[in-house]
Amino acid sequence: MFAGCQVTLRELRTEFMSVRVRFAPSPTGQVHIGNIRAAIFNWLFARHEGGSFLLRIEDTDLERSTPEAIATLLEVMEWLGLDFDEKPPLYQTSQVQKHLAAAERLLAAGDAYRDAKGGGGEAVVFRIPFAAERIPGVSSVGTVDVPVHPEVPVQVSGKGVDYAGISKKGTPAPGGCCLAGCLDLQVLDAAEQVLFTLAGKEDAILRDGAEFSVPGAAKLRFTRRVISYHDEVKGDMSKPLDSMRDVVIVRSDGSPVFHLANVVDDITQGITHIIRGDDHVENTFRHIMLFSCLGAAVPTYAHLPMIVNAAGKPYSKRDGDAFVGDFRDNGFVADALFNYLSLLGWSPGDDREKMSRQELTAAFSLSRVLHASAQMDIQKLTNLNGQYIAEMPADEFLAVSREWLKRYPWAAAVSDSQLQAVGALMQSRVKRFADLEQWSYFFVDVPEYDEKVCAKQLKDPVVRAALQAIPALFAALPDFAAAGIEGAIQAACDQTGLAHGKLNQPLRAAVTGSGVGAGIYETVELLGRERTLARLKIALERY
RNA sequence: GUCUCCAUCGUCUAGUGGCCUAGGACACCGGGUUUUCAUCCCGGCAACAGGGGUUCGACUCCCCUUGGAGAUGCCA
Repeated sequence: MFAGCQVTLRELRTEFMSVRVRFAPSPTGQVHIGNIRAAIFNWLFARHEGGSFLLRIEDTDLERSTPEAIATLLEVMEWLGLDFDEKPPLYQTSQVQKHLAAAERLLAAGDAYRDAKGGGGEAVVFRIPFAAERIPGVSSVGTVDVPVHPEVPVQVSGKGVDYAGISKKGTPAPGGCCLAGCLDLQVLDAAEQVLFTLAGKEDAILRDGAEFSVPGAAKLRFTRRVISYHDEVKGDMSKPLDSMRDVVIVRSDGSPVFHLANVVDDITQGITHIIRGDDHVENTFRHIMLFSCLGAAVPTYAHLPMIVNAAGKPYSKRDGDAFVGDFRDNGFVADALFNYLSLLGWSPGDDREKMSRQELTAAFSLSRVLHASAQMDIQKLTNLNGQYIAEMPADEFLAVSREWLKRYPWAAAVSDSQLQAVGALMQSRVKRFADLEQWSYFFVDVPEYDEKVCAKQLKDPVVRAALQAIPALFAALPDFAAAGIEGAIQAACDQTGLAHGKLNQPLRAAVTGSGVGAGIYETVELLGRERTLARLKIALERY
């Protein structure tokens, strides 16, 4: 009677359990653009689903995980508006006992073993389960033959099967897999004679540590099993077990390895969806097994494509300009960066690009995330940033500007009214707040003169004559306002036979030192009569 | 080497077999508005990596090639 009512575990989960996602950075002092994009997608997904966005600080690298580094991380997240639920965040170092207990449990269940292969003491190694069928997603796909190089003996032990494959040149190429990868292994020679059969020897190998060395083999024959899962962005993914090896989960110094810590913490935090970078896809197969062996439900995975630099390579720690803090320090607006980053590897499906957080949240879906890596385009970001700045209410723009100007000594004494006047003239011209550096000519006594611009604009003798006429004309102005200033400048042109407007750029060069800026009449008004005349004098002497 | 992915203008992307003469955005190049610059408006340049299939029909599906990335750690 319930036919047609079947639901998968995943559907059940999305149906009845609220979504819980996490951002799990290791605090290294600087937050990488690729990392924060992962955080943004997690945040967007959680907010879209009405679920929880958790923060876990993977601070197990004691050398790099300083309090300052953690503070930087928190600060950057706050700046971008990535508010997380369930404070305080989970610090991974506080979970070590839990990680170790999990390793003990795996050991007790026979899903892990100790191995002294490296230096020091014994490490704990997770064994890809022999009875892999108990892991969701594992299936057999048929018998395969793997050629091996006859000069190198095939080694079979509890740690797996080691053999040499055959390279294109015919030389031995190192190969090997976990024991579970080739459950019913047979080792054959060139004449198809069976040299070794794994069946029946499992106990001896696993329990008693028996090891076998089979020389003269030509091929391995076994039933291939693959582990598959559905990735919310990449689709169906699978990997043969015989391409996997057992994985170290506790180092010989007793510290838990990433794979263990990560999975245990995800279980602890009740994570339902793991949304992370592409570079973790391979780990996923192993993590799924860990979840299962630890008796936990496997979460839903979604792997995001990477953000790459102009050379097409993933940003490395050396790409200094890819840190979130650097974007802030260059005058990018948090909302603009957030907006831009959300559009890297994702789009709403229509032509919208400038989107508010509400719009992004409403439109976000993992199924629209792209599969290919994306290259960051600073020019497009800058353009978007300019749009955000242009649309800022004037008082907000002034508040941010005021804050930004603190870094320039020449802006120390700027009054609110001055700032307001300059802001009104300049807001539409600002792409990044770093551009405010060019506002200095409004406030200093003598501007920095652009040699080329000034030399060019102040060369013509007629122009110079007209500029010489300006002081007297300005002096005659009853009030020093844009309209009157314009009239005076035109009068200077008339006196010297210059067409109206031809004096504007030379005057700009002389009083601002620059070739670009807001309207010159308004600029001169702002500068005031005295400063304008003083600069005019200096410029004419200098050029 | 092996494994896992990926591939549309320079860049970000739309495109789920006929709406594609492939759309939008940034950048770039023209033109207009403006006293310069910016804004704004109009226009232009520019892409389905290559080769095979499947199909009446392929950017879309399949295969191969090429190119790229990641993984293959007692890093995370």
